[in-house]
Amino acid sequence: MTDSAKPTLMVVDGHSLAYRAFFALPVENFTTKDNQHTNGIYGFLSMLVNLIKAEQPTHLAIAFDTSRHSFRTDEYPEYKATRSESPQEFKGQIPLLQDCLAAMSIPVLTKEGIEADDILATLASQGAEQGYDVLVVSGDRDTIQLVNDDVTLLYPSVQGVSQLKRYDPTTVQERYGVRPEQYPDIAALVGETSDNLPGVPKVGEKTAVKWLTQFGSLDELIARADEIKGVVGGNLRDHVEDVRRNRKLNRLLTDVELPVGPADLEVAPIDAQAVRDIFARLEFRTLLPRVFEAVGAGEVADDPASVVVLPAPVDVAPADLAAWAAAQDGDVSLRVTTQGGVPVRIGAATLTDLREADWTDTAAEALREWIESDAPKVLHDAKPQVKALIRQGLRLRGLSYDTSLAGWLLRPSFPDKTLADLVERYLGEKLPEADPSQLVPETEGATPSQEAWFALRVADALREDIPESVGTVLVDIELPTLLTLADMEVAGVAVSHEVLSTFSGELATRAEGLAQEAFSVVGREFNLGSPKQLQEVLFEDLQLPKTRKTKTGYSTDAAVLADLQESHPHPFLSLLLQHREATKLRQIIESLDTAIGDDHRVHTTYVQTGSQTGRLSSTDPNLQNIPVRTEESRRIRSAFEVGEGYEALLTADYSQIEMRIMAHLSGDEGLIEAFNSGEDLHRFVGARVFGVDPSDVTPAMRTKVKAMSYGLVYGLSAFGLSKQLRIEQSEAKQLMVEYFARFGAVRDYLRASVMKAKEVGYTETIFGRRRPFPDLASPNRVLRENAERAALNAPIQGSAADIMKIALLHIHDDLRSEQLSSRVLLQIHDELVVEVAPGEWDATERIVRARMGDAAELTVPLDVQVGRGRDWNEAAH
DNA sequence: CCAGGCACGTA
DNA sequence: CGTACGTGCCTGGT
Repeated sequence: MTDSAKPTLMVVDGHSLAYRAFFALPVENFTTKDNQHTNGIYGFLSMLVNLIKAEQPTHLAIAFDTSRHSFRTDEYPEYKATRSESPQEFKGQIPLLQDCLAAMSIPVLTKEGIEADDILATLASQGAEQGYDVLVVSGDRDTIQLVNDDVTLLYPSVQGVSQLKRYDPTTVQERYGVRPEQYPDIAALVGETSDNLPGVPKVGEKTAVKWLTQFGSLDELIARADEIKGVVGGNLRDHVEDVRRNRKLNRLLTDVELPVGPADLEVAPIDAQAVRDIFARLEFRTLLPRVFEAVGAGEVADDPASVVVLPAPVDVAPADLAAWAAAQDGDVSLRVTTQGGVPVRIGAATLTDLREADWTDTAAEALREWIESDAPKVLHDAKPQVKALIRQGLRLRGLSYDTSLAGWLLRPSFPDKTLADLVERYLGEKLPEADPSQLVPETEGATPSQEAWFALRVADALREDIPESVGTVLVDIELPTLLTLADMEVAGVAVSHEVLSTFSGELATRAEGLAQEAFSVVGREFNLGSPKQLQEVLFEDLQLPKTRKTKTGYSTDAAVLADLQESHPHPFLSLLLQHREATKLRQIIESLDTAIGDDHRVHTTYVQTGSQTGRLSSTDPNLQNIPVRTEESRRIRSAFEVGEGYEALLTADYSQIEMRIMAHLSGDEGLIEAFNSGEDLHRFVGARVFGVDPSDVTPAMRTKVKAMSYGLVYGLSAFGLSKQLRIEQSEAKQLMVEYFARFGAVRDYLRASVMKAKEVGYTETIFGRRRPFPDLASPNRVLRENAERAALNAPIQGSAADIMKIALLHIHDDLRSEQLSSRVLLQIHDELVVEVAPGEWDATERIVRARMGDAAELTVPLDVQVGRGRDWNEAAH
């Protein structure tokens, strides 16, 4: 307990505690937009703030090591020699942490050749002498020796930095069985592996305590070492010098010459603005109020970020809102709230003025001129709002910014940002939200125009942060794509319930039959869909060998079952696989069927911020994973039909777009020639790799190089390739060697591309879309290698996504500007499905071919395959 | 009622 | 020990 009459001096080992925080906190949550890692800084400061709040020190200092070199390494060069170098991404955080401490007016103490713990020891000893209650905070066990009636040690428990255990003389005695000042004797006998200080073999804490209790002191023990019997006695006598050395090295210095003493360390007022500045740079949001609270400063009120004056919304009629908006010079932010896809209220804002109106019957006409004008409009998550307007017959133009898209482009690993999230991150403010747990909420949510106002300010903040190339991607690609997707989603695609339900019925019958047959083979009934019950049957009832382990048991996936069938053929396995296939198809059909609307069409939602690479994703339902591989599964595609009033479906897909991008980016002459030769790609590559004539490339050779080529794009290893092709690893390795011997520039490009990403911390597509990769610098090998493969793939997959988006929006715009009724319905990454109106086939095909072909200027041509049919399956041929 | 794990569909 | 996604079922927790 601290005596309130006495001042409290708290001295902290900054290095060891920040290092623990560094490993305790996941780096992905603590990385700024310019890829500065902050987990060590955040964890340390968070702990410090809690400590200050709990202990209320009157005097405070943080000590740091200067380098590995110290008087101890002079004495014994092996000291700490086995300790691995601390990672660069930790070291880089120390200066920033010290900047934070400086802003908080907390003295940072270092001394060349002296370790942080010696500084703590010196200050603790001076403090105790001068009448302070001393708190030592350190992660090094040697500091236990400092504990006495005036000095308490706070030591991180195994749980981590958030929990500190308090050691006074009594707790030390309870825990270690000796008095604090004897602890170094124990440590000297036992040794310290982490410091590379070997002790007496076979002697652990228990023996050491026993000896010390028996002999009273280490000197006495050594003097009478002869009295100890057995192997340990011999060990002791053989290692007396080690023990003496250990004891010498683990004694902390209490007489280090320091420029300051305890009295100079009085807690001083913090520099609030400096703290705000550096925390802003490190993107700490929640820590700021905690710091201010802990130091008891009434500073929070001064924080401009927390005193936000919301302009009051002015309620007007839609026509007045439109007139007001049209009269503004710059950006006007817009927010349309909807219910069931129908507008209910509309708000608009500039930085100073807010207007809002209920959506009335005449609203559409009153707003048309402004909404459809080029006047710049800023929205957050515009697509649902644009769709609601489309259904009212209004086509929004002049979309100048979407904060949801911009936030995603800046940090694609944090998708799906709500406006509230962005307001907190980029403005450091809180978006007023109605408490959803209450029927009549006590707190009012933001009104539409207030949300628009926040979005406008977020947009301004994002514009500051976004690199130029990423801003170009937003304006030239993403915003026009958003408007295109809105049209596609509203259009939907016609799906035949009849085709689906016939197929579903067949599958249900088949699945039931397969299940019954499977049960009779096994001898009992069970749930085929339960992995748990399935494992019982496979590995217990049927006594099949255990397969690949998973977190919860053993895998039963298709690849594993196929292997099993080969090694231990059993009729059940084939029945199970067929049953899986039938039920899977049925599930897909059912979910598709329930998604068919009153208009007999299915309206998916494209999530524009749904991937980290720039691809779209599709949900409710996902129309980007409709089966295609087997003949039977393609029956589902035949349910996607041309809609009433239209003539045909047109499908258009890029062939081998990723390999073409690879050829372009790598400049590999062989690969470029492959694409310019007109020869089948895999045949051409196979001929080169196997040194035969293209006409002599066998199907097996073609399969191998095809897998290799595609694998390249994903960062495939020889191991992975051998597994996929079911060949020996040595053969896979040889295949890779031959491949790279012919297409060396590809390997050079991939290597250089990952290297560059490591250097700058992000990858970039041909069009400037970026994806940050903090894990490329991770000390964790698994994380790092995963990041390397993703970084290898990102520019390729991302550039393909960019190209398709550009083609898509050009096609969309051309169809409209040529006043055609044909319309794009679906995008499946490298394929488009277009619904063609009567008489428009030729024009539509011309536009699609031209726009897909010229979406990017690469060193190889972009090849486009077009098909026509009454349904999707037919059109694919 | 929800989250995590598994399996599996697509590019 | 190959990238990027979404969905449905089962399970074991709330």
